[in-house]
Amino acid sequence: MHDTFEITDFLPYLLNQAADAAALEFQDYYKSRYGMLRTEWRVLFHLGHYGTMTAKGICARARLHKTKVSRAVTALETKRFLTRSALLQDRRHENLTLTKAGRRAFDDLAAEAQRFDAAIMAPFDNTERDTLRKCLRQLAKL
Amino acid sequence: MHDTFEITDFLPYLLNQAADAAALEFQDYYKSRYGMLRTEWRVLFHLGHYGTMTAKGICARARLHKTKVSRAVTALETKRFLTRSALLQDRRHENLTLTKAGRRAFDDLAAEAQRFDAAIMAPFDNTERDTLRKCLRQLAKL
DNA sequence: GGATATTAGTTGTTTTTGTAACTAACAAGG
DNA sequence: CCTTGTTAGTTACAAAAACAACTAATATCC
Repeated sequence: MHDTFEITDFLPYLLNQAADAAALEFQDYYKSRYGMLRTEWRVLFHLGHYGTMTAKGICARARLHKTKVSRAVTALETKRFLTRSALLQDRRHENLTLTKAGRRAFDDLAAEAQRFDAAIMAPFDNTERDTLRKCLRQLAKL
Repeated sequence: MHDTFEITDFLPYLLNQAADAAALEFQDYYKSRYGMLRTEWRVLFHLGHYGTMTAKGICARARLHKTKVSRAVTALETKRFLTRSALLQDRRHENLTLTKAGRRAFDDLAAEAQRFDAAIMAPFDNTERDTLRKCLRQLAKL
């Protein structure tokens, strides 16, 4: 057990290689079609999936730093993909909501994501897929 | 199948979350002890594992861009963790070799990596571990 | 109700990447 | 040899990320 440790099997290394490879390919979609950065796609995807929410909520769910979210929100607003509305009860909070155009972009990218996911999962059987997702979800909680 | 696609199960997203979480924690080791950046640790780890090799070789194996490797090599040289030696046959190539100090750092970090790997793999059984590594290795090839 | 602390979000500054252009060494065809 | 092409690696500049300091709104405690 001690002697069989191969540094090339080091999990953070493997995870990083796999994540880079997967992200690189998918990035072409949102980059070329909508000129989005990764954080923008991430924010769009959270708003599309969970519905209207605040920047703080996105930070918590996406595990992104507030400055990254702030800048992504500004960029998405400039692209007219979302609108802000301050809450009456507490004007520090702003609810972020996708516009029609933002929703269309989300629907398009979500469909593309589904195709892409199916393509990269193709080499694996159902048991492997379940195990893979389960392990990744667990690791993400660290 | 169509209707059950959950965007939060999107593999690039899960991979990225898991990779970030894993990298973040391990990074404390090489950052605080040796002031290394991630690319530097990656280069050190390749030299420690495969022995003397050229920058080009590291690029190929680590799937890193040559500019990143070039800068990491300079940084590791400044820390006196490696030495360069141009090849007589072709002076464009430089063989990179760890110094004693570089080897010590590698040994230390490799041991730490092994402990860390065991810790994050602890929640999984052997079958899951094998599946996880196998899938990640496959995905990294994309 | 007014000083103090918190919270949501932004802006500014420094590091780190990514991209592209460059240098130096070699190879090959004429 | 001497142009043209290729390869290994570096450097310069632009894009993006990380980190810290800031503003504005609200909550709290006396």
